[in-house]
Amino acid sequence: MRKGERTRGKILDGAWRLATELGLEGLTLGRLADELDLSKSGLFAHFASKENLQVQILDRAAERLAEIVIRPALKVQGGERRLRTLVDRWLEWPKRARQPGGCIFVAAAAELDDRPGPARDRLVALKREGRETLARVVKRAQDMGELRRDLDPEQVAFEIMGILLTCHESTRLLRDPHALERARTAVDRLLADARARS
Amino acid sequence: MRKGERTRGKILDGAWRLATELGLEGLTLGRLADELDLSKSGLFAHFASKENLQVQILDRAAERLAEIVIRPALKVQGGERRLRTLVDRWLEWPKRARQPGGCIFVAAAAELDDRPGPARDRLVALKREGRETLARVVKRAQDMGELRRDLDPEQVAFEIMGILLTCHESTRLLRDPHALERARTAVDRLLADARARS
DNA sequence: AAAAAATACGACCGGTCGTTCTATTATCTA
DNA sequence: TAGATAATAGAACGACCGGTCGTATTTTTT
Repeated sequence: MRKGERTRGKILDGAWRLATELGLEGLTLGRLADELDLSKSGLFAHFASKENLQVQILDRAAERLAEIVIRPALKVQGGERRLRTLVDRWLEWPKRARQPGGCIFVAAAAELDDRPGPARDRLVALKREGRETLARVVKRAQDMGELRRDLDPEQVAFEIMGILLTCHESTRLLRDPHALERARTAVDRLLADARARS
Repeated sequence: MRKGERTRGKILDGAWRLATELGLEGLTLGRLADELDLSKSGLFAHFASKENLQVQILDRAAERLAEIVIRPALKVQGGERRLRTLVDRWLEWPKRARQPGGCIFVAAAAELDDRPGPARDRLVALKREGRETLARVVKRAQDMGELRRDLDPEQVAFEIMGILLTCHESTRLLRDPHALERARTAVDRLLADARARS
């Protein structure tokens, strides 16, 4: 009862880390068990199936994203400042959450976009949530009169996601050391354009 | 000699298509052989290793991208018009090239960013090429006086890649029917901002 | 038409995959 | 502390993995 919860947590953390490197599908139970000094069957007993493990990994990562990125940003007062904080933290989140293989949601998106199933469904739901959060923060800045009223918040969220994605690819695949800088420049430009002329 | 080349081409086409759905790693020789009505060993004989097959798939896809996206755009006169054509074609390229699982370069980027090897190296080279092409077309529009001189072409290329990526994710994962529209809006805004004030 | 070369096949290798079952050990509760 | 329960290990499963090899068949060249 108690011990089980603890090891289950450790398994999820290890699985999450490994899944950022190998993907949700590339992650294998044997390898994970080795890495955690557990038997494959002992590990497996905590999850009904590998598919279920994948879903739980996504949930665990989403919880951490909320802790590290979303909630701290939502504490910031001010419309544009809150948005900036949100995006900044989101840009840094692969590092802050110590995901050695980069953001798991990026990896999972490419992996699952053609594989129907519970894992894909959960990922889609989480991604939608993320975009809605972004859009809501944009809308709030609008309502506070800091951003132009004629903007479509969802369009802005769409474009911000683009910056996050290209930054991730530049960092992880191209190993571009200036990716974060470029991303911030892009955000600057986007916000400058979105700012209400006073 | 002659026949070998033909079947090798058919294998690559099938492998490319399948790899867009399953990933370069998820693609298996057995499944591919079944799909092509070939024996696994007969298929394998055309490639020294699976790794080599992956590299050749990437090359084949890059050739098609050049055919379908790059070269037609480079025929267009005018600075901004050429850039627009390039981006428009790039946005549509997963469909035009009949990649049932979406752009293979997007899938491969997430899959290979943590797997050193020849496939990763080739992918990085091709991605760099793509960005350079984008940047070059931007620079040309600058030199023609159509876009602002103080723009960094590589920064613009970085941001355009972001639009391509978020569009891809919106289409393939979120099944958003308005993704292409949103992407075009984003490009509009980016170009409006980049245009030289006359 | 015969010889040479290229191509494809089928059987098989050692390994690993996710999963199941049973047995044993550790933990928690009364 | 005894008994119930939860947690883990170990062995085994059928399926499939990438890859090898010898052989049969087809294609090309002579």
